[in-house]
Amino acid sequence: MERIYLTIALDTPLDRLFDYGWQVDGVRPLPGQIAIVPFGRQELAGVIVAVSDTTQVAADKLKDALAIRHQCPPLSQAWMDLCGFAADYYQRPLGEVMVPALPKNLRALKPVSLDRNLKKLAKAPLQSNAEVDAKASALSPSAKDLNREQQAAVDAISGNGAANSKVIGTGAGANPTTGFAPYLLHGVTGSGKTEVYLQATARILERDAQSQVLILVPEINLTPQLEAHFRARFAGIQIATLHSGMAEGERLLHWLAAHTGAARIILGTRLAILSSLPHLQLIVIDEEHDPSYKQQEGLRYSARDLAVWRAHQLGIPVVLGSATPSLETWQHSKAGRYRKLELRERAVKDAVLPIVKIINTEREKPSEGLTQRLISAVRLRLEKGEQSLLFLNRRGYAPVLHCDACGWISNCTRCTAHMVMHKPDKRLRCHHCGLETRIPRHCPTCGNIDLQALGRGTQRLEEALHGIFPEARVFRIDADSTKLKGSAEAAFDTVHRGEVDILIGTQMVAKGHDFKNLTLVAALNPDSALFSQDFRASERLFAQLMQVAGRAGRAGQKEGGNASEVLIQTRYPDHPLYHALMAHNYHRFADDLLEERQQAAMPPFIYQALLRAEARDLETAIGFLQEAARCLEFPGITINDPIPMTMTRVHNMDRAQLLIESNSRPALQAFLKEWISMLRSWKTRVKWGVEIDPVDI
DNA sequence: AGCACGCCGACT
DNA sequence: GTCGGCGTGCTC
Repeated sequence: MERIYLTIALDTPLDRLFDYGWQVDGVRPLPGQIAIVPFGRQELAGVIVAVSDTTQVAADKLKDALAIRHQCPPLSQAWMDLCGFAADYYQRPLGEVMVPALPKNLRALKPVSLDRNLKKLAKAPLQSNAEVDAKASALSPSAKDLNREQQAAVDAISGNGAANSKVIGTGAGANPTTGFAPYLLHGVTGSGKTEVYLQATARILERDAQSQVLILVPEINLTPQLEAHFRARFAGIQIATLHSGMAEGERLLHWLAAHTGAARIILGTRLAILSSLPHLQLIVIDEEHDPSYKQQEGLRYSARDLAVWRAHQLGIPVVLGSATPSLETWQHSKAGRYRKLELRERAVKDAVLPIVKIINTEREKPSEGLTQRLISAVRLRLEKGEQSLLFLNRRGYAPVLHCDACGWISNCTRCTAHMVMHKPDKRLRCHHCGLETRIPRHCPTCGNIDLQALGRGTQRLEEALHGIFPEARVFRIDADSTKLKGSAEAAFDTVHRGEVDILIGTQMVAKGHDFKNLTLVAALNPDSALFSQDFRASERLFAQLMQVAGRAGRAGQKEGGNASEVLIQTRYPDHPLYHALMAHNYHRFADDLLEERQQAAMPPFIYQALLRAEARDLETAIGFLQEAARCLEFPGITINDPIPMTMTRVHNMDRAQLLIESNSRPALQAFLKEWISMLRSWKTRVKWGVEIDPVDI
C-alpha cells in the first residue's frame, strides 16, 4: 500500500494550506476531490488542491485524512483557478473561497445526501416545480421573430458571420469559434433582451452537444419566471437552478447536475458564478448594474466581475445586459474593451416608452404623501380598470415615532438608527439589528400619550389608500408582506391575475416582473438619494427609477390607448437626474456622471479598497485604523483618514473605515497583500476586514 | 473562525 | 462547593 500526501484547502481564516497523509488502497485521490479531515478538535471537509509523494510537514504534526469522496467527480483545474483568482483578488485564503462555494450537503461529514442525489440524478432528469411548468405552458415554445438589432446581437454573441470581428484573446481550451468576447447588451425594458438570451443560448447549445450556458439574475424572485421562459423554449434540456432559497438537498442535486454536465442551462443568482460548470460556453448577466451582484458579507465578491474573468479564462463570450449599465461597464464599452450591442426599439408590438412627468411637491403639497394630481391619476386608472403601481422604497408604517412634548424619538438602543413603527403587529423594529419592542402607549420619558408617527412607509401608504379608495383592491409587496418562503411569487401572481388595482411596493417590485395591465407608475419620495454621501447613490436611483418606470405598459398598448404614465413626486423638479429620466436619456446621464467621476478621480477611473474596523467604542476602532494607516507606505497608494461609518453603531458595535485609493490595480493589490499580512500579525480585539471595490461607502 | 483549556465571581 | 465569564493558544 502506497502512502501519499494531500494538500487541502480548508475553510479557515488561516492563510495557508494543510497537508494530510493517505494510505492508497485502490483508487488514488485526485486534485479537485473532496476530503474529510481532522482539524484541531473538529472534523472538516476540504478540497484537495495537490497530491504528492512527499510533505514538508513534520511527522508528529501530520494527520491522516478520514475519507475521500470518490463518488463525486473531481472539480476541474479551471474551477480551482477561478477560486484561486478570487482568493488573490479579494485577499482571502483559498479555502475560504472554495469550501463555502460548495453545497453544504457536499461538505457534510457523512455522504448520505451526496449518494442519494447522485443516484437520483442518474435515474431521472431534473424536474422543475409545478408552478414553473404552469407558467411555462402559457408561453410560446417557438422562437419569436427578431428585429434587426436583436438579430445582430444574437449573431455577435453566438459568433456567427463577420459581425463578431472584435474577438479579444483566447484562453486554454477555448472554443475556436468564439474566444473571449465581452458584450454590453444595452436596451430598455421591453426591448427584448430575454429573447436575445434565449436565441443566443439556443445557438450555443446547438453548436456542441455538451456546451453549457449560465444565466444570472439579481434576485431569487426572478428565477421562476426566467426558468419558465427557458423551460418553454428548451424542451428536453435539463435546466439547473442555483440560489440561496433552495433546500440543501435540492441545492446539491442541481449543483451536481451542473457539475456532471447533465444540466446544459444553469439559472441562478450571484452564488451560481462559483458553481462548477465543466462545459461552460456562454455567460449572461442580466441587469448587470444591479447591486445584488455584490456579495455583502463573507467573501465580498462581485459576481459580475468574476463572470468576466471566468469568460476570459475559458475564452468564451459574456453578455452584460442592462437598460442602465453600471458606470464601470459603460466606461469599458466606451473604451472599446466591451463591445456594445444596442437595442433601441421596444421589441413588443406597438409598445411605446412611458411618458415621464414630474410633480413639484413644493408647489403642490401632498397630503398623506400623495399629491392631488397623483390621486386623480390613480382614480382614472381605477375607472378604466387598469392597474397602478406606487413605488415607495421604505417599509414599515412610519420610519420614526416622536413625542411632541419632550422631543423623545424612537431610537434603537443598539444602533445609530430609528426604530421603525410596524403597525400590523404593533411593534417598533430596528431594521439593522432586529431589536423589537411593543409600540409604547405613552412616551417613555415624559408619559405623554400623544406620540406622533413621523414620515411614511408602505404600510401607512396602504392605510391612506384604503381611506381614499375604499372600493379599490390595494395590495402591498415588500419584505414584510413576503416573509414566508414562496409568498413573494404568490404575491406577484396575484397582481398578474389582475386581482389588484393599486400595487404598493418597495424596490422589490422594481425588478423583472412585467405587469400587463399596469399603466401608471408613481415614485412617491425618491429625493433622499439625490444628496447622499455615497457617490454612487444617484447612479443607483436613476437605474431604480428607470426600472420601475419599465414596469408600465410593457405588453403593448390597447387599441387607441395612450402611453403609460410615470409620475415622480419631487421637491427638486429641476434636478438633472429627473430631466434625464423624462428624456429617457441614459447616455447623456451616464456620460455626465462619468465626466464628473473622471474630474474628481473616482471609480471607475481609480481603484478603491476599504479597511473596516468594529469595536465596543469608536475610539478603539478609529485608533486601530490610524495605526493601520501609518504602518506601511507604498508608492502610488493614497491612504485617507479614518472616518466613522455613516451608521456608526450597529448592534452595540462602533464602526469606522479607512479608504485606500490608487490609479493602478496591480499597485493596490501588491500593497494590500503586504498590508493585510501585517495587520493579521497584530494582536487586537478589533474586528476588521478589507473590502476590494466597495460599492457602499 | 471554532474549540478547549484555564483561572476568578455569584448561585444551588 | 460548582456553573460560567471570556482571555489566549492552536489548528497539517
